[in-house]
Amino acid sequence: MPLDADIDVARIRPAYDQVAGQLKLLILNGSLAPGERLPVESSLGAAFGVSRNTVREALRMLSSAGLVRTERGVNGGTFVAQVAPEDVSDYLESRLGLLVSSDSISAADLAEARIMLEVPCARQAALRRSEQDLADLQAIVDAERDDHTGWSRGEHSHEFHLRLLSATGNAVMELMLAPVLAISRPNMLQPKPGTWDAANSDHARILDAVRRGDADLAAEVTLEHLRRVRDITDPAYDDSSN
Amino acid sequence: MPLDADIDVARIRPAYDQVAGQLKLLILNGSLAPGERLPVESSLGAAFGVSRNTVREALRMLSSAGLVRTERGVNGGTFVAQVAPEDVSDYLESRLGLLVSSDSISAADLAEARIMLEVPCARQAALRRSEQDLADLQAIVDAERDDHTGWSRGEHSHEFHLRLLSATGNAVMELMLAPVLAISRPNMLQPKPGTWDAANSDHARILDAVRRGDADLAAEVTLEHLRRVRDITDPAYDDSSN
DNA sequence: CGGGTGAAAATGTTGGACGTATTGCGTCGT
DNA sequence: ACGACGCAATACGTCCAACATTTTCACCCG
Repeated sequence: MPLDADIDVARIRPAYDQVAGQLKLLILNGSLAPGERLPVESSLGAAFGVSRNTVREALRMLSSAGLVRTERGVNGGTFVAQVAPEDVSDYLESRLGLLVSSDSISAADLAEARIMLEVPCARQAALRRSEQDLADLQAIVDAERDDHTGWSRGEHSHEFHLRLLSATGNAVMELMLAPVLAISRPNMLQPKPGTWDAANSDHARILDAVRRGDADLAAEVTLEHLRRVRDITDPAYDDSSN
Repeated sequence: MPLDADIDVARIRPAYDQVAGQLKLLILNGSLAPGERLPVESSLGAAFGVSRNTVREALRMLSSAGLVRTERGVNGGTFVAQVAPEDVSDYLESRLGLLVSSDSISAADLAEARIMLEVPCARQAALRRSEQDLADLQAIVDAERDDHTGWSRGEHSHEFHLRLLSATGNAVMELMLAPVLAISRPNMLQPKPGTWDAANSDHARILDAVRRGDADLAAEVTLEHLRRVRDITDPAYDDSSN
């Protein structure tokens, strides 16, 4: 038999894996709407031509992936899960943290990604911010300026960036950038004196640009600010491109 | 019995869930090192006092979470796996898909996020691409140009954007943009004639800018391309800011 | 009319049996 | 001695059939 190594036959997949894959497609495809109830396990088994046990193993995979949720009792069953964006954000934060701490992802990549994500967000925020956004941001900047305890200044800064992000008005960007911000936060705990004042001044300049709706200026000032933050938290960084 | 509603007794959890939870703790705890082999399913069942089927359902959950990997045959078994960024990406893709199909996230937000993510990536790719990146991208563009079957042209396009993303050299951006690209893909299945040729021409222009290391041009051309794509897949969009 | 009660429907769990992939060793032939 | 073939051992993969548990709802009775 000439089955050489260079022809790649599809590796055989266990039935439970294939069942899980097909169900996943149906769910992501929209054929099964969120909240909808799947057929009972026996019917699924009959439909796929496998046993109920195999179906259950597949359902466990989907349930672990958060795609379905099962309930017992009459009127119970397996339902397509309804997910909230916050859940995804929480998951992203914990997993990103793990990947960074295990060096699967470098801190430099994370810092760079923050810049690549947040600068376009600032640009967008300048175009789309509401009056409420402006008021909230101003309140945060003021509180940050007047707070000299030092304890919560990092909190204020984090809040400012989060609020700026939310002013972007894009749920996907919020979902992705929020975890990055959360992870980047603990890196700047013991800064040099004056660091927080400089940051507060930057925040005020960003807010000013956003208030005036000047997208280019907002992006530019944010970029400056983030570079400064990066140089403080990770001084070894030396990429002239950002 | 005074069991009021405000005391929250731990909701009973299925055995498979508890088994999965305990094994997960052992793994994250480090008690089970990556690569280490778990006891055989029968032994696990005996240890936890459950049947082998229940153990298997628990293992499917862990396997779906990317914590373990199973192999068949003698010297097979279940082994502790190492967490890979791809797992997080897969998870993100499925969750994002759900959020979009359940209208928790609008398609417009997704399309906009794609632009906000991919344009900075193109800029970065122009600065950091390797010769290998250029060769691979060129190969994809050529294959796309010469392929008139129509069937796989969407695949080529998807591949181009993925490869451009990987040329960015930032693991975090790859992690986040890849799912967005995957979800955006099936939206353009029945395009007007000439659409693919135009896309191919755009790809060639992007590659050219990246090859010359012109970050601004790469960003600009990519932005044009993505706007065009968005207008095709979602013509109702009317935001002049992007 | 209200409340207890049991049937019904679904998942949860068990035990055992057999299928299948993979490895490794032993035997046989050269 | 050495290699090829094949069989045995092992662990996962799959199926089946039955029973347990949880939850809801309709029915019956006071």
